[in-house]
Amino acid sequence: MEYKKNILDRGFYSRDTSKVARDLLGKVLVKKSGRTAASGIIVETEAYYGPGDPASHAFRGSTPRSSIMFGKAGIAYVYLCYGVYWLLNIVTGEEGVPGAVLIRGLKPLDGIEEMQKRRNISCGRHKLTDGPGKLTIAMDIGYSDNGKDVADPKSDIYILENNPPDESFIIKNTERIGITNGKDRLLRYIAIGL
DNA sequence: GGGAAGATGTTCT
DNA sequence: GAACATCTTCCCT
Repeated sequence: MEYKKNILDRGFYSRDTSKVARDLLGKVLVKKSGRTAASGIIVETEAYYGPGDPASHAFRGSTPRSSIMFGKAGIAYVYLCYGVYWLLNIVTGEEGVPGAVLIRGLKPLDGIEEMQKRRNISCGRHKLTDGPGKLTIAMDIGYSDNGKDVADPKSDIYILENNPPDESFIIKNTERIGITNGKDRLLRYIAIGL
Protein backbone atom coordinates (compact mmCIF):
# COMPACT_ATOMS: atom_id res chain seq x y z
CA MET A 1 0.00 0.00 0.00
CA GLU A 2 1.27 3.45 -0.90
CA TYR A 3 0.44 4.90 2.48
CA LYS A 4 2.51 8.05 2.27
CA LYS A 5 1.02 9.23 -1.01
CA ASN A 6 -2.49 9.28 0.37
CA ILE A 7 -1.92 10.65 3.83
CA LEU A 8 -4.12 13.61 4.76
CA ASP A 9 -1.97 16.71 5.25
CA ARG A 10 -2.30 19.45 7.82
CA GLY A 11 -4.35 21.62 5.49
CA PHE A 12 -7.15 19.07 5.69
CA TYR A 13 -7.37 19.44 9.47
CA SER A 14 -6.91 23.22 9.55
CA ARG A 15 -10.44 23.89 8.28
CA ASP A 16 -13.71 24.35 10.17
CA THR A 17 -14.19 21.55 12.68
CA SER A 18 -17.57 20.37 11.42
CA LYS A 19 -16.27 20.22 7.83
CA VAL A 20 -13.32 18.12 8.94
CA ALA A 21 -15.65 15.83 10.90
CA ARG A 22 -17.84 15.30 7.85
CA ASP A 23 -14.94 14.82 5.46
CA LEU A 24 -13.25 12.29 7.72
CA LEU A 25 -16.07 9.84 7.04
CA GLY A 26 -14.86 7.16 4.66
CA LYS A 27 -11.20 7.91 5.37
CA VAL A 28 -8.88 5.23 6.69
CA LEU A 29 -7.35 5.36 10.16
CA VAL A 30 -4.04 3.47 10.45
CA LYS A 31 -2.27 2.55 13.68
CA LYS A 32 1.04 0.75 13.66
CA SER A 33 2.00 -1.11 16.78
CA GLY A 34 5.26 -2.94 16.57
CA ARG A 35 5.41 -5.03 13.47
CA THR A 36 1.69 -5.10 12.74
CA ALA A 37 -0.59 -2.38 11.46
CA ALA A 38 -4.29 -2.10 12.12
CA SER A 39 -6.58 0.01 9.99
CA GLY A 40 -10.25 0.84 9.63
CA ILE A 41 -12.65 3.05 7.73
CA ILE A 42 -14.01 5.93 9.77
CA VAL A 43 -17.81 5.69 9.84
CA GLU A 44 -18.78 7.95 12.72
CA THR A 45 -17.41 11.25 14.04
CA GLU A 46 -18.42 14.17 16.24
CA ALA A 47 -17.28 17.79 16.12
CA TYR A 48 -16.32 19.66 19.27
CA TYR A 49 -15.67 23.38 19.40
CA GLY A 50 -14.57 25.56 22.32
CA PRO A 51 -16.39 28.64 23.53
CA GLY A 52 -20.08 28.28 22.80
CA ASP A 53 -19.96 24.49 22.95
CA PRO A 54 -20.77 23.36 26.52
CA ALA A 55 -19.94 19.76 25.69
CA SER A 56 -16.38 20.56 24.74
CA HIS A 57 -13.44 20.18 27.08
CA ALA A 58 -12.24 23.57 25.87
CA PHE A 59 -15.51 25.30 26.81
CA ARG A 60 -14.03 26.89 29.92
CA GLY A 61 -10.83 27.85 28.23
CA SER A 62 -7.47 26.21 28.27
CA THR A 63 -6.83 23.70 31.05
CA PRO A 64 -3.93 21.28 31.40
CA ARG A 65 -5.97 18.60 29.69
CA SER A 66 -7.69 20.61 26.99
CA SER A 67 -4.83 22.94 26.05
CA ILE A 68 -3.88 20.59 23.24
CA MET A 69 -7.16 21.49 21.51
CA PHE A 70 -5.87 25.05 21.15
CA GLY A 71 -2.77 23.91 19.36
CA LYS A 72 -1.78 22.77 15.91
CA ALA A 73 -4.30 20.96 13.73
CA GLY A 74 -3.63 17.32 12.95
CA ILE A 75 -2.44 16.45 16.45
CA ALA A 76 -3.97 13.42 18.14
CA TYR A 77 -5.80 14.22 21.39
CA VAL A 78 -6.27 11.08 23.45
CA TYR A 79 -7.89 11.28 26.86
CA LEU A 80 -9.35 9.01 29.48
CA CYS A 81 -13.13 8.99 29.73
CA TYR A 82 -14.97 7.82 32.85
CA GLY A 83 -11.64 6.60 34.14
CA VAL A 84 -11.94 3.54 31.94
CA TYR A 85 -11.72 4.14 28.22
CA TRP A 86 -9.43 6.09 25.92
CA LEU A 87 -11.09 8.25 23.30
CA LEU A 88 -9.33 9.40 20.13
CA ASN A 89 -9.71 12.94 18.80
CA ILE A 90 -7.94 14.91 16.10
CA VAL A 91 -7.28 18.60 16.74
CA THR A 92 -8.79 20.80 14.04
CA GLY A 93 -9.03 24.43 13.02
CA GLU A 94 -6.41 27.14 13.04
CA GLU A 95 -3.78 27.29 15.75
CA GLY A 96 -5.06 29.12 18.81
CA VAL A 97 -8.71 28.28 18.05
CA PRO A 98 -9.91 25.24 20.01
CA GLY A 99 -11.56 22.41 18.14
CA ALA A 100 -11.37 18.66 17.75
CA VAL A 101 -13.09 15.76 16.04
CA LEU A 102 -13.94 12.68 18.07
CA ILE A 103 -13.59 9.41 16.19
CA ARG A 104 -16.63 7.44 17.31
CA GLY A 105 -16.82 4.47 14.99
CA LEU A 106 -14.70 2.38 12.64
CA LYS A 107 -15.18 -0.43 10.20
CA PRO A 108 -12.17 -2.74 10.52
CA LEU A 109 -9.99 -3.29 7.45
CA ASP A 110 -6.62 -4.81 8.37
CA GLY A 111 -5.43 -6.48 11.53
CA ILE A 112 -8.85 -7.79 12.47
CA GLU A 113 -7.40 -10.80 14.25
CA GLU A 114 -5.24 -8.52 16.38
CA MET A 115 -8.28 -6.44 17.19
CA GLN A 116 -10.23 -9.46 18.32
CA LYS A 117 -7.36 -10.52 20.56
CA ARG A 118 -7.14 -7.09 22.13
CA ARG A 119 -10.90 -6.85 22.59
CA ASN A 120 -10.98 -10.39 23.98
CA ILE A 121 -14.44 -10.97 22.65
CA SER A 122 -16.14 -13.98 24.13
CA CYS A 123 -19.44 -13.79 22.36
CA GLY A 124 -20.19 -12.47 18.90
CA ARG A 125 -22.98 -10.36 20.22
CA HIS A 126 -21.07 -7.12 20.02
CA LYS A 127 -19.22 -5.54 17.15
CA LEU A 128 -15.51 -4.86 17.15
CA THR A 129 -15.16 -1.11 16.78
CA ASP A 130 -18.65 0.40 16.94
CA GLY A 131 -17.92 2.77 19.81
CA PRO A 132 -15.23 5.30 20.64
CA GLY A 133 -13.94 3.37 23.65
CA LYS A 134 -13.99 0.06 21.83
CA LEU A 135 -12.08 1.21 18.79
CA THR A 136 -9.17 2.53 20.83
CA ILE A 137 -8.84 -0.86 22.49
CA ALA A 138 -9.04 -2.63 19.15
CA MET A 139 -6.53 -0.27 17.51
CA ASP A 140 -4.16 -0.28 20.49
CA ILE A 141 -4.51 3.46 21.06
CA GLY A 142 -3.76 4.89 24.48
CA TYR A 143 -2.30 7.80 26.36
CA SER A 144 1.09 7.22 24.74
CA ASP A 145 -0.49 8.37 21.47
CA ASN A 146 -1.57 11.72 22.91
CA GLY A 147 0.10 14.60 21.09
CA LYS A 148 1.24 12.58 18.09
CA ASP A 149 1.14 14.25 14.69
CA VAL A 150 -1.44 12.49 12.53
CA ALA A 151 -0.42 14.54 9.49
CA ASP A 152 3.17 13.27 9.69
CA PRO A 153 3.92 10.13 7.61
CA LYS A 154 6.62 9.22 10.12
CA SER A 155 4.09 8.84 12.92
CA ASP A 156 2.74 5.41 13.73
CA ILE A 157 -0.79 6.77 13.66
CA TYR A 158 -2.23 8.62 10.68
CA ILE A 159 -5.25 8.92 8.40
CA LEU A 160 -5.36 8.17 4.67
CA GLU A 161 -7.47 9.35 1.80
CA ASN A 162 -9.56 6.37 0.78
CA ASN A 163 -8.31 4.76 -2.36
CA PRO A 164 -10.10 4.61 -4.67
CA PRO A 165 -12.39 7.41 -3.50
CA ASP A 166 -15.83 6.13 -2.62
CA GLU A 167 -18.46 8.79 -2.20
CA SER A 168 -21.38 6.43 -2.48
CA PHE A 169 -22.22 6.40 1.22
CA ILE A 170 -24.87 8.60 2.76
CA ILE A 171 -23.90 11.09 5.45
CA LYS A 172 -26.34 11.43 8.30
CA ASN A 173 -26.26 14.43 10.59
CA THR A 174 -27.65 14.00 14.13
CA GLU A 175 -27.39 15.07 17.75
CA ARG A 176 -24.29 14.11 19.62
CA ILE A 177 -24.40 11.16 21.96
CA GLY A 178 -23.75 10.69 25.64
CA ILE A 179 -23.61 14.34 26.62
CA THR A 180 -25.98 16.52 28.59
CA ASN A 181 -25.16 20.00 27.31
CA GLY A 182 -24.93 21.32 23.79
CA LYS A 183 -27.34 18.87 22.26
CA ASP A 184 -29.04 21.52 20.17
CA ARG A 185 -26.47 21.48 17.42
CA LEU A 186 -26.20 18.63 14.97
CA LEU A 187 -22.49 17.89 15.10
CA ARG A 188 -22.48 14.11 14.87
CA TYR A 189 -21.80 12.55 11.50
CA ILE A 190 -22.53 8.96 10.52
CA ALA A 191 -21.63 7.26 7.25
CA ILE A 192 -24.29 4.84 6.06
CA GLY A 193 -23.61 2.25 3.39
CA LEU A 194 -19.92 1.55 3.90
C1' DG B 1 -33.54 -6.66 19.67
C1' DG B 2 -33.60 -2.89 22.96
C1' DG B 3 -33.58 -0.18 27.26
C1' DA B 4 -31.65 0.65 32.04
C1' DA B 5 -28.11 1.07 35.38
C1' DG B 6 -23.53 0.11 37.65
C1' DA B 7 -18.45 0.38 37.31
C1' DT B 8 -14.63 3.39 37.14
C1' DG B 9 -10.69 7.34 37.90
C1' DT B 10 -9.19 11.75 36.13
C1' DT B 11 -10.20 16.54 35.99
C1' DC B 12 -11.98 20.75 37.57
C1' DT B 13 -14.88 23.65 41.07
C1' DG C 1 -16.88 16.52 46.05
C1' DA C 2 -19.36 16.43 41.61
C1' DA C 3 -19.25 15.73 36.85
C1' DC C 4 -18.21 13.04 32.87
C1' DA C 5 -17.57 12.94 24.72
C1' DT C 6 -18.63 5.01 27.71
C1' DC C 7 -19.04 -0.17 27.91
C1' DT C 8 -20.93 -4.14 29.72
C1' DT C 9 -24.27 -6.92 31.82
C1' DC C 10 -28.82 -8.03 32.96
C1' DC C 11 -33.68 -8.20 32.22
C1' DC C 12 -37.62 -7.21 29.60
C1' DT C 13 -40.47 -7.47 25.43
